[in-house]
Amino acid sequence: MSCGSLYASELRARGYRMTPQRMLILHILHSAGTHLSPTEIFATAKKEFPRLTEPTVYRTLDFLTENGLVRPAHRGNGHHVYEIARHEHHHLVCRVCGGEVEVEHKVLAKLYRELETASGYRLTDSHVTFFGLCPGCQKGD
Amino acid sequence: MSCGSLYASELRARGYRMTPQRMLILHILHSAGTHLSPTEIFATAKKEFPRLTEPTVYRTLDFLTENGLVRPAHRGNGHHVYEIARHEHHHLVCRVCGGEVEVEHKVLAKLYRELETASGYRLTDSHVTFFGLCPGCQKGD
DNA sequence: ACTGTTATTGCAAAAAGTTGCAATAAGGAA
DNA sequence: TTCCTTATTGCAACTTTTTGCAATAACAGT
Repeated sequence: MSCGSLYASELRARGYRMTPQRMLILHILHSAGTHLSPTEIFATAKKEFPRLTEPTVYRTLDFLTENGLVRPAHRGNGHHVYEIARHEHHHLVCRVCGGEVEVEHKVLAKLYRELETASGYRLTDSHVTFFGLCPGCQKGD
Repeated sequence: MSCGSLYASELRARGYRMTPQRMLILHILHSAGTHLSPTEIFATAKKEFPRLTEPTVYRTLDFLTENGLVRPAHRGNGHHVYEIARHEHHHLVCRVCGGEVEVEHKVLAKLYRELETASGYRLTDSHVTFFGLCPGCQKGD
């Protein structure tokens, strides 16, 4: 069973459908291996699938996010980028060169527990990006 | 010395200028006491100052953010909202009712230090919003 | 394989956010 | 107060993102 049909049965089990558009966007994100903006995804996908439209890209990304197949991240400009969902992680981005490292979600586990105890909320997810200066860019000041 | 002229001299000391537009937007955010979207800010400000335009609002918010007078936050839809800079804090937002509580930045201090040690980055700021279910909405499921 | 239900898409139009550039005005210096 | 420099604004055009609705197509059931 291929990777694509695994996704398909996952979705079908929840009453959704696998479509060529969703397959294509998953494939693009998968082979990119890094995060892409909706515009980049649209540009790439349009080549394969000329009838594709922007609203479909945005709705597909929302849909895949809600179903846990992709994950959104932010890079400081207020816009989202998306990447294939792998292990749960966050980003630490250099304000100068844009370089970044991943932060394992595990590192936030204790904080999560503290917040749940203090607030009474049950935490489900979070949007977390840290910004700073990478070791290289600290030297220039 | 009024609150406004205090801001003004702060900006002038850095080579920037205080303008009626900046004053107005600061005033709107200050009296709102909560976070507002650029669109809400524009709508409110336009009444006072009909010549104001959207680009000015966006650029002003960026400017005030860079100068530490306002702070951006996100509410899960990928768009920014802005609030007057008070003490540094983050948000914990209920996915069901939208209710929220503030999370003191102090709570993240230890995590910051751990991240700096582990990564070699020097952290300057972050975009952090936690999502979950508030105590009330946990009952309904 | 065919049929019916309805999730999903494309289209069109609107809303939100961005960019380049010439005109304006803040505020330091004379 | 007046002049000069240049940070900032408004305008116009553009890109990105969202929304409503009718047409399409996935797929469960026969």
